[in-house]
Amino acid sequence: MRQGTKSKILDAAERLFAERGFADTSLRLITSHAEVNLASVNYHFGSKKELIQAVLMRYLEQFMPLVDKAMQEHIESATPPNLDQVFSSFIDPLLEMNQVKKHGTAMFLLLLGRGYTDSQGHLRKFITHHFGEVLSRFQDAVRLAYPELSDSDIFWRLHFTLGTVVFTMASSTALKEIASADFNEELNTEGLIRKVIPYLAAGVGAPT
Amino acid sequence: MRQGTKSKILDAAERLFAERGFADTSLRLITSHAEVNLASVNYHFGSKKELIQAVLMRYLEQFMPLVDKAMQEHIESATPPNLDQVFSSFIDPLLEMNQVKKHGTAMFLLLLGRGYTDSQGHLRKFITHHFGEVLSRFQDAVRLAYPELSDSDIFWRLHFTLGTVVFTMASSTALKEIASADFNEELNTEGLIRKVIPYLAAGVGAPT
DNA sequence: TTAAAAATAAAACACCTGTTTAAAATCTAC
DNA sequence: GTAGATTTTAAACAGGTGTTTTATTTTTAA
Repeated sequence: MRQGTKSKILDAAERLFAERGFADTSLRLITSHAEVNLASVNYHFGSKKELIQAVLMRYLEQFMPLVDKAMQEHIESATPPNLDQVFSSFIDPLLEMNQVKKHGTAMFLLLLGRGYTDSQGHLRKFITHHFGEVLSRFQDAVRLAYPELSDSDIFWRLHFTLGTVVFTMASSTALKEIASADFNEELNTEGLIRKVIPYLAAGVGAPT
Repeated sequence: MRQGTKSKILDAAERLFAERGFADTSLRLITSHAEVNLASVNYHFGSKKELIQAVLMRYLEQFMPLVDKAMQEHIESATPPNLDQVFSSFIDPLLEMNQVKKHGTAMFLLLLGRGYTDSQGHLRKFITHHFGEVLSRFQDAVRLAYPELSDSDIFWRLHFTLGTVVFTMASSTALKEIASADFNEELNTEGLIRKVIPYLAAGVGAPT
C-alpha cells in the first residue's frame, strides 16, 4: 500500500476537522474519505477524542520547538527585544508548517482555533500540559520587551492575541472572499499573518 | 402559567448554547430544562437553526440600535472621535445587556462567539443581513478616527477586533479561573471589557 | 355555549453517532 | 511452510439526533 491506514486517517481527519469542526465531523465521514474501515479509527487511536489530539500533535511537535528556540534567543540576547520582534518570531515557525504539508499553516491555525473554542476546551488542557514551558518562555520574552506590563496584563493580552489569531484563521476563508470581492485584494496565509502582526504588537504594547 | 412556552424555550436554549455550543446542545436537552414538550420547539420556531437565530435576535435587536446611535453621534460630531472613544462606545450597549437579563452581557458575547465560529457560519450572514448598516456605520466612525487607514485595513482590523472579543468571551470562564488562581484577580465581565478596550484601540490604531 | 383556532402531548419516523465484537485476511518470523 | 501476531473487515450494539404525525387539550371569539 502507498500510505498506511493510520496516516490516511490523520490526513482525512485533519482536512475535515478544519473544514467543519470536530463535532460536525463523524468518524464515518473521515473513514470514507480516507478509504479505510470505520473500526480502524478506534483500533489505531482508541477514540475520536484521541484522534483529534493526534491530528494536532503532528503539527505541535514541529511547531513548538521552533517557537521555543526563537524565544530562547530573545531571552538570551544581549539587547532586549521589542514587541514587533517577539511577535515576528512566529512568522517562520508558522510558515514552516507549509513545508510539513500543503496549506499546513492555514490548517494548523484552523485546527488550533477550533480546539480552543469547541466544546469543553479539552484541547486547551492538552496543549498547556504538553507545551506549558514554551508558553511561559513566550511570556518571558514579552516581559523583556515591555517590562512595565504586569504579569496579569501580560496574561490577558496574550490571550487577546491568541483570540485574534485563532478567530481570524477560523474565519479566514470567508474573510478572504469578502476582501477579494470588496477590495480586489488577493491575500494568502502569509499575507494575512503579516497583516496581523502589527495589530498584535500594538495591542500588547498599548499603555495600561 | 407563569411564563410562556416560547420564552421558556428561549431561556433554556440560551443558557445551554452558551455553555456547550450549538452542536452539542440537543433539542431534548433544551426542552427538558425548559420543562416543555419536545415538539414545541419545531412548533414555535420551525427548526433548530431558527431557534438559534431567535435566541441571538433577542439580544441583537436591543444591542444594535444602541451601537448605531453611538456611532451616529461620533459621525455627526463637530470634532472627529479618536479610536479609544469609538471603541468605548461599545461599553454601555454591552453592559445594557445585563439589564435585559442576569449575566446577559457575558451570554450575548458568548453566543456571538459561538455563532461566528460554529459550523458554516450561517450566523455571520444572518447578522450582516439584518444589521449591515450598523456595521458600516461603525466602519465610518473608525475612518473618521484614523483617516489614513485604507478601507481594506479597516476591514481586516475590525475583524481582528471581533476575533479578540469573541474568543475572549468564549473562553472567559476558563480564563477568569486561571487569572483568579494565578494573580488573585477577580474579574467580572465589565472589568474584562475595560481591559480589552485599550488593546483593541491600540491594535486598530497601529501604523501600517 | 359552541365552533374554530392555537397549543401541547406522546409516539413514531428515519437516520446518524461512537464504539465493540467476532470473523477473516494479511503480514512477520521461525 | 506454517504458527502467531497484527491488521482489516462487516456487522451489530446501544443510544442519540432533528423532525413529523396524530390525537388531545386548552384558549379564543362569536
